[in-house]
Amino acid sequence: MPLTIYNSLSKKKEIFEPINPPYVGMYVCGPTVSGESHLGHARPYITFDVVYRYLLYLGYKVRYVRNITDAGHFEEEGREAIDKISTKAQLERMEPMELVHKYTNLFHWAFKKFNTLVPNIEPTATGHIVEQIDMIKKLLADGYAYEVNGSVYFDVKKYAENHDYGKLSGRVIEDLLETTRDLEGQEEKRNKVDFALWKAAPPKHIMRWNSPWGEGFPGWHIECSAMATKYLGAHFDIHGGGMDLLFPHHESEIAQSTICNHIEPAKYWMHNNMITVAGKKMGKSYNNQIKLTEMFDGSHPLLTQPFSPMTIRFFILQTHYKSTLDFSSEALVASEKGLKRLLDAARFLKMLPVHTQDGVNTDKELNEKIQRLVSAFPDFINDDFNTAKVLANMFELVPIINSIKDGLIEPGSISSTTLQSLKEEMDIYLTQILGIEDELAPDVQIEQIMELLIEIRKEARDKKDFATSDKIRKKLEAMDIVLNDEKGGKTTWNEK
RNA sequence: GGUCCUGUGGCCGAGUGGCUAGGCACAGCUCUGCAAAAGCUUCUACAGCGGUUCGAAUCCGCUCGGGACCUCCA
Repeated sequence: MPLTIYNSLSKKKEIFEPINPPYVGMYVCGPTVSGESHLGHARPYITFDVVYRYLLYLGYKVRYVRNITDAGHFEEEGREAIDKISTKAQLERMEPMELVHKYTNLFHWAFKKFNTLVPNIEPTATGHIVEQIDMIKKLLADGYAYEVNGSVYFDVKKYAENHDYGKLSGRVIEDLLETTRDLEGQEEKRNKVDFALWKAAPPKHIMRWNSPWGEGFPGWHIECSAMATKYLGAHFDIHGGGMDLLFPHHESEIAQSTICNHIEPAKYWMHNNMITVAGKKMGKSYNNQIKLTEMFDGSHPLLTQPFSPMTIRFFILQTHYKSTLDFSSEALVASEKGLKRLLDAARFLKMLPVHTQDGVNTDKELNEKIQRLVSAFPDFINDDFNTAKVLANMFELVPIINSIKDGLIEPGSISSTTLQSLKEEMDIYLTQILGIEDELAPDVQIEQIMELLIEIRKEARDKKDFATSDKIRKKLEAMDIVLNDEKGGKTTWNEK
């Protein structure tokens, strides 16, 4: 089965065929760095990280562009945006760049912990004001934009005369034109559907640039069009983002880019669904966000404990990206336990040697089962990145792996080719494609100390000195290190 | 109000016509100095009503519930 992707544009699953193989251009809407990232933000960047990883694995030469939105009307949480012309000393005033820098760093820090690969280009909106202005000029020249009082708007009604505005989001232009919603600044627009390309900055606004229309700042949608065009060309393969960006952001992006470049920007549009809390979208509107820093340290009231980045990554990948995912501390605990079991098995499998010669005891049925499960990995990931099914298959392999570990299955009953492919494919899919790393891999020195402790404890146990052996185990447990006495007298350990 | 999505067992979640999804929790058993881990087994399902079909969680209709977007939002 070839890779198929659900295309939001056609509302169908389509076979993925790059425009210019082996090159693939992928643009994903990145974070707005006016505040800290929350759990909801983890979803798209982890989802598209798997997309990126898989495309790389397939051998495509991928250029992955993810922007940083660092322009707009910004205020730091808990701190008022201060008037640029205030009399305060410069160092006391909030510098936009300072704010943006702080949250960009925090974003990078968090997503490094999530083990997401770094995009090839991470362009900032403020670094591409010139490109945005150029694009707006072009829209004006073509007659699809108009200027009012130093602001420039896109003329949606005119666009809709010969284009399908709404084709991505399913909006009907007539309905949009009749919208009765009252919003600030609407009176300047010819129609309420029109959206800003450039906004004149009021005197208090701290982010401002010179433009042919006076001092101002770019509209929200134009940055993505400008930067995607610059780095991926007029027509590229994949554009991704959260479902909440479908309208108006992506719809408007299509309109702008189509006029400027005379071609629709992206061939495949991919949208991930939301993370919900008690059934409601996590986001600004409900004020129910849990910051990533709170997730990691467990400080949010909804959390019963801290959750590691890998637990969160695993939690997200356990469901299909187009389904909503309901957050709860309980669900995260379940993921944490499941992930541990999976990683324990994967660690053992990695160390398991492959015999060079097959004996006569190979278990045909078992071999076929393993091969069936392993060979299904690509089928599932090819089916619109069904990571949930890939993981489910891995969990079906876990009892088999653990049975080898416990001596319940003779290693010889699995053929060397089956074992080899099991080892390889598990590693490829778990580590390389799903990007799940073993956070608990200990360092060498600790490993050696533990070996010593286990040896001492074994000597005590051999002498039936259980007081000593239990003391060692209990004290270690207090340090979150668990000892497991396994069959055959061997003792292993792991961190809680 | 408009457009669209959705309702699966204690919890989270796969699954688009017929085959045990999976994870966590719970219970029993095996193993064990004890414990933990692990293995095995078992138990809770497809919102309701009607229709299509040999057969539906899966298709259609209605009812009820939840949600998303239409406004900054991943």
